[in-house]
Amino acid sequence: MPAAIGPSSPWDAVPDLLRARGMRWTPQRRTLIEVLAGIGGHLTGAELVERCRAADPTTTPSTVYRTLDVLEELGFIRHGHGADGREEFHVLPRTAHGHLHCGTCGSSWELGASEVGGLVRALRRGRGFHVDLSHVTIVGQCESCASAESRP
Amino acid sequence: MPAAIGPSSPWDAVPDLLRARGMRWTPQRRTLIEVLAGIGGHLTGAELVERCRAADPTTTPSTVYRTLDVLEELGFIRHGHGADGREEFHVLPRTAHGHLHCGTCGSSWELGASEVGGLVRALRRGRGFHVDLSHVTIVGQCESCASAESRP
DNA sequence: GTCGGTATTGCGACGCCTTGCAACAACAGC
DNA sequence: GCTGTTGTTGCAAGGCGTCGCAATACCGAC
Ligand SMILES: [Mn+2]
Ligand SMILES: [Mn+2]
Ligand SMILES: [Zn+2]
Ligand SMILES: [Zn+2]
Repeated sequence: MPAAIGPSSPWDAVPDLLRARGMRWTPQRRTLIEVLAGIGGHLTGAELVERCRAADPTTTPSTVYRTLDVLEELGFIRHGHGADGREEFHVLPRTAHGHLHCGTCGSSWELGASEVGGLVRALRRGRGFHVDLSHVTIVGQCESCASAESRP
Repeated sequence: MPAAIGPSSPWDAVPDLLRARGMRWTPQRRTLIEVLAGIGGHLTGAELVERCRAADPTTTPSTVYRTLDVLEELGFIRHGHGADGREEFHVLPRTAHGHLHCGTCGSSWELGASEVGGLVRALRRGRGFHVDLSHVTIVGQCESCASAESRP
């Protein structure tokens, strides 16, 4: 009788992907991946460290950040920076996107390829520059903050 | 005989601008402004702290960063963030511009309003969002790094 | 010129992230 | 199963900023 097959997840491939590159599958990496698999969306590095520490109190920040680097190289996550420069990680992004961030109220929105496509193509054609869309964060003022300011 | 009139500089207005807002003109602010007046272009916060310390060894980082905030509110400088999230200051920008940064070789270029204008207008019309152009840093790969990678 | 209110400074502590290094432990090979 | 190689970890230290707080000093008023 064959073992039951659980629901498959993209994360299941990580151990073999690592070993195929001569890297190793360690308990610390397993902890981070379990954390990442249990959430979605955007988190800061500090939040990820915190969640790993909840799962395993012996977690060390440097190990988490180094593993995040590895997972980004493998394409499982991407990072950008908030308005203050802090790292924000996007887990398993369906499609590349940047971020729009209101410096006044702190809200943020995803910036689709359709909105930035013109700029991306212009930079590619005009300068040969390849934009890393997921690293793009546009900071400014959102509609409600701008109108609140002009009509005090 | 009237006193000789030296070459006038935009920085000359700072003391009175501060006092008009109920703020104060201090030796520490004078030091930073002399540093800023002596250079141009883009510098990181740490570089500015370093230059202030060279001019006055008693310089404290927190005071420099707080004064940079004040000068940015007055419009004398603007800041963005490098690929690693560190602050970069632009002194007396002639015209608002963003930055293009190659994550591979570290080079960077100015991004003119003409190149980003389409995106800025689209975000304004579509979302009511007001982009802070000088805070924009687009990271990616420059032409020479991209071709070096595709033709190894 | 002195005085007082209050903006500013310097300090210490903290938060986020990176790096060098010695000790450890995956895992390939036998 | 061992064993050796070498990728990883944990630690300590450092760099970049930020913040709260008590002491300082700017500057407007008299
Ligand atoms: Mn910023
Ligand atoms: Mn980055
Ligand atoms: Zn807002
Ligand atoms: Zn390059």
